[in-house]
Amino acid sequence: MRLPAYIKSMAQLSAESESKIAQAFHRRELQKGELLFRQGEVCHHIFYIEKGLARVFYNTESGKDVTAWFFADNNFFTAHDSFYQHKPAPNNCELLEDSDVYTLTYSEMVAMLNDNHDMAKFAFHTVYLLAKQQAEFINGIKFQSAEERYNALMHHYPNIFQRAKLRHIASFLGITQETLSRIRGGK
Amino acid sequence: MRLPAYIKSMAQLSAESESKIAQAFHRRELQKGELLFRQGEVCHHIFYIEKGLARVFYNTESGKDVTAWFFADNNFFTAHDSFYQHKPAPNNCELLEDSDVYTLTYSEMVAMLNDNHDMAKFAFHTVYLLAKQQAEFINGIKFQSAEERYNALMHHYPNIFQRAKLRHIASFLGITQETLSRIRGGK
DNA sequence: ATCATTTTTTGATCTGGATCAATTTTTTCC
DNA sequence: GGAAAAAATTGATCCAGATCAAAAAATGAT
Repeated sequence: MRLPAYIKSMAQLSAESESKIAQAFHRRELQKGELLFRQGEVCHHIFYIEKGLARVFYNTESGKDVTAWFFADNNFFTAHDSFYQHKPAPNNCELLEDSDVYTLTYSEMVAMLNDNHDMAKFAFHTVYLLAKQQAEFINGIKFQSAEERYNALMHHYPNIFQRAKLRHIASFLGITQETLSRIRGGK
Repeated sequence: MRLPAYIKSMAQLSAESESKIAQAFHRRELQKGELLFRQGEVCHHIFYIEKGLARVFYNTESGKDVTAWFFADNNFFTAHDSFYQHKPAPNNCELLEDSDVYTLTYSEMVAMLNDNHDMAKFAFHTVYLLAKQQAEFINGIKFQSAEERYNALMHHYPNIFQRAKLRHIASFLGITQETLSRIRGGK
């Protein structure tokens, strides 16, 4: 696997560390519908999705399926708290497309963390990027109307409707699918 | 300064790194009302608030003051994207109480990052904890009623009303102060 | 192609919480 | 301790968006 350019430049990894990290990951070609981790089970891998789309979601008490987050091409992700603390994951993660995914287990990661300073930087940047995106989302969701949320999503992810179901997108935005359908159709 | 126990155990720092990091921070006793960073300006410090309370907030186009986050005793925080990327911060941060704060500049941090593997682990854990809390918040806010959000906040931060203004708490929850007042008073 | 299932759209109704406005309570500070 | 300012409460109205229901469109399987 090749590390994406954005991680290389942000984490400022040495060429050696870069190839060490890149080679540690295991490539898998996975089918649409497969689950990468499950609510209630410990997630043992960190994932890099080279091409494809994953959806993190949970079920509320009332049985509603809510999308917590999408991860598309060239992103690192995991159920962070589960992965690093060996606790049950609060969410499921399913693939919405056939995807090229690379995985690294926790024990492989720890081994590298301990012998390689750059690996810690790499780990830092994977969570850092997530924290940043989440902060933007939180700033965006409060007091914004359904239409404003829709516009914001279309702005920085214009082709999401070609890749995910309307209902998945609606619950990601925290609105009902009927409302999203009406907004998209221009009322 | 003493590093809090939770960071020591999570990041598994050596005793030497621990004291190096702890000693790099500069203690300041700051007054209620002081701004730690400002919207539009680069934030040059990472902060550890030992005792006290800070509020991160922004102003919407319509002039509304919205609380993005609170940081209380024994927490590390900064405007991450601004601090690490030298970009203007999207938010302000003010102290809501007289506080004991420790600061470290970016250049001090980078110097340590480069010569100390453990410092990278430390940086990792500061963002990791934030990402985790943000993820919980995001899972919590979608489709939850004003009252459910209030109950969740009271559950894991029962004394917040003794320390922050009602309107700050309301905008943090994404509801108006009138609604929060009515909920608190039991309708 | 055709039928069945899934997904999306459209319609009608209802409600939680926003908004606007005016008191009341609490805090601040000469 | 009393006036002024700030914060919180209470009341009345209104609307964005939820909910319930059903039709239409898209997707998939045989």
